[in-house]
Amino acid sequence: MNIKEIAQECGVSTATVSRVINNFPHIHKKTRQNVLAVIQKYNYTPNFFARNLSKKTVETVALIIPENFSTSSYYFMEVLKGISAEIKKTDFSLLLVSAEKDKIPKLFAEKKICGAIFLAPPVNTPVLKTLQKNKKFFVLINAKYKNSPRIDINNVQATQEILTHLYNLGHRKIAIVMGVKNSLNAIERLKTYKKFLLTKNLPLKKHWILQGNFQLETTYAVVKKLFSSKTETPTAIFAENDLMAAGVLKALAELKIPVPEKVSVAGFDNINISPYLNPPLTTVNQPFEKMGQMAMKIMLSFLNKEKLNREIILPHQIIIRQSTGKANE
Amino acid sequence: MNIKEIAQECGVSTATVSRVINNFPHIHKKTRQNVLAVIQKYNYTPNFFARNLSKKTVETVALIIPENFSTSSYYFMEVLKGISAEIKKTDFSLLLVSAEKDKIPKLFAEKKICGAIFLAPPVNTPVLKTLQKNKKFFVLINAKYKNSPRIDINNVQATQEILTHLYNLGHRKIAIVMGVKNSLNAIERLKTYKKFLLTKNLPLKKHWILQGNFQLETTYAVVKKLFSSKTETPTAIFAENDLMAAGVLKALAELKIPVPEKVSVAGFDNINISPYLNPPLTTVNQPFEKMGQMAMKIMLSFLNKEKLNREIILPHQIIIRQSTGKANE
DNA sequence: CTGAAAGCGCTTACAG
DNA sequence: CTGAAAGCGCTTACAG
Repeated sequence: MNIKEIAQECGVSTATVSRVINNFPHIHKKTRQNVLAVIQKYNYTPNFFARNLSKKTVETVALIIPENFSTSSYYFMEVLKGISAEIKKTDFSLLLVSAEKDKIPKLFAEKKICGAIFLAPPVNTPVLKTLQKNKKFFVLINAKYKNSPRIDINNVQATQEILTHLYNLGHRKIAIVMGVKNSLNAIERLKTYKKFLLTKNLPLKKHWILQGNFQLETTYAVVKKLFSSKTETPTAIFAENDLMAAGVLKALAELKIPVPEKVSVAGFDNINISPYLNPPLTTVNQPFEKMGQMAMKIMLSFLNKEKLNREIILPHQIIIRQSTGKANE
Repeated sequence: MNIKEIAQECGVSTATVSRVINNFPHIHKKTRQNVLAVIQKYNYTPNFFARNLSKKTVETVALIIPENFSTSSYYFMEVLKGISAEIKKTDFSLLLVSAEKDKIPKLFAEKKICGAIFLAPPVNTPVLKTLQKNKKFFVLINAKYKNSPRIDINNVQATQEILTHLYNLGHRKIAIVMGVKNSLNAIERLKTYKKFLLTKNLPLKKHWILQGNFQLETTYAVVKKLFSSKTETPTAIFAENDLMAAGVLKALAELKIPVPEKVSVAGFDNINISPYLNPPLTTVNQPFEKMGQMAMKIMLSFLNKEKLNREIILPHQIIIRQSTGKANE
């Protein structure tokens, strides 16, 4: 069924059918009702491609996920939930795209998408530069690129707060487990850690900066190695995300090092399993769902040519559970 | 830039440009090179809508996720990883759609998608019937609908095996934690559980069938209630997924009931955190990534009009860790 | 309030 | 090997 056949059946022109479909005013009530009835009868839906070709408007947004996105799935799911909730209210579609060389500019060039939401893209991704040059619209989550629209939390402040929590418990020997090196989050948190130790006049030891890649398994191995070695061990460990903190807990449990009696552990993200780890994890809550929602909102308001806030910083919360306690040294 | 302008610049017709783009044979080498060069020069990409309108072919597949998909995120992520890996090799796009009334038939009618992959749809979803009636193509993951193509594991056998594992350890009082009621997985696992108890002549108690909804939090509450009550308690608990098993472990830990000394706990799925729970979880491994991959493969082979296996049952593995042990009663 | 017709940017059967 | 032209199914400026 196409518009021509519908028009024929109704005894009107295709123009009229089109106008009914697109809710134009000034259509005779009878005509409208008649057309609507026939559309209903044949369960007709306008062809998406024909429509877009003549309208020259696209209503598809791409969600760009890092090439290797298995690391923190809860994070992704919650962001997606927020985006979906928002997109559901509209006629827009969501295209899921894994970040690959040149793919995104191509999607824009083909007119397949009208905007892109980047989920924590690595720093210095060349694609952002290309898009900005071509005046394509994108929103960043947990990232920053010049003055492009972005949704984030105050990463630096959150890191300071969780470190201060450890410090106030008496910890002076604090280690950190890093995420992947090209992640803005990882970089900022490490930087803040170094600055914090400096300010508080605490020892900054190279072997207390552990490389965990945001992964549970990697972290587990690295922590086990540290505590099995002859080097001095920290009394507190700050992991840059909860998944890694779970790896830390696992390693310490196997080494029979009690948490928090001997070593305190703190994470970042507050993912679904964090309250159920043993012991429950002290961490920083990020409003992931809200972040996805706001990203989509910004996207829509831009596409509707409304004014928009270029930068939205959402509130975080320090969640204190049982994995952190008084320092005993 | 459109095809007309490219043609002009090359001094050929649009037909020739189109043929070059679509890799037709029998084009003069010089012509082809020239056209390619101009395309390159202007970074031209054919308009997606115009192309599809005239070709009448769509290369977009929808991944349909249950309305509330926050329950088992690792599962979703891995499936998605498999699908992405496969789709990456092609020119297809992936549209992410949350299952809502009538939305999917509409996408087909609009010609927006040419196929759909359903991720664990609830049993008796009316949409499958509609699609089949309209001869639309879909693949099911972890579900079953008449003789539609599906990817799954042998759910019944896997459940039997994990229960047998508990039985062989001496457990005679086995409880189960159920997932959401309209999930095929949940239903099959419960059925198998009941049958197993019957066969082995074990007590089937109503209050040992716990409703957990595939969620950690719900399960935690339900288990805590059971073990705080005066009723007889089981020596083993089989949770229908790992997330719920984590909830069981959490509840038991708080009640100071040692696992596996007093109560053994087994799960299902083998998600990323399972080896890191306390104690590490005995469970059934599902090859999620492979399932996504196979689903996409079936989809592509169908769209290429190749023959295909209607049903692919992938192997599972029983993973024995420290959360299960000899029964002491 | 409605219609005839041009146009969106491609592809492809037909003709040469 | 290549071109002129019809056609895909819509929308919309123009005219009435």
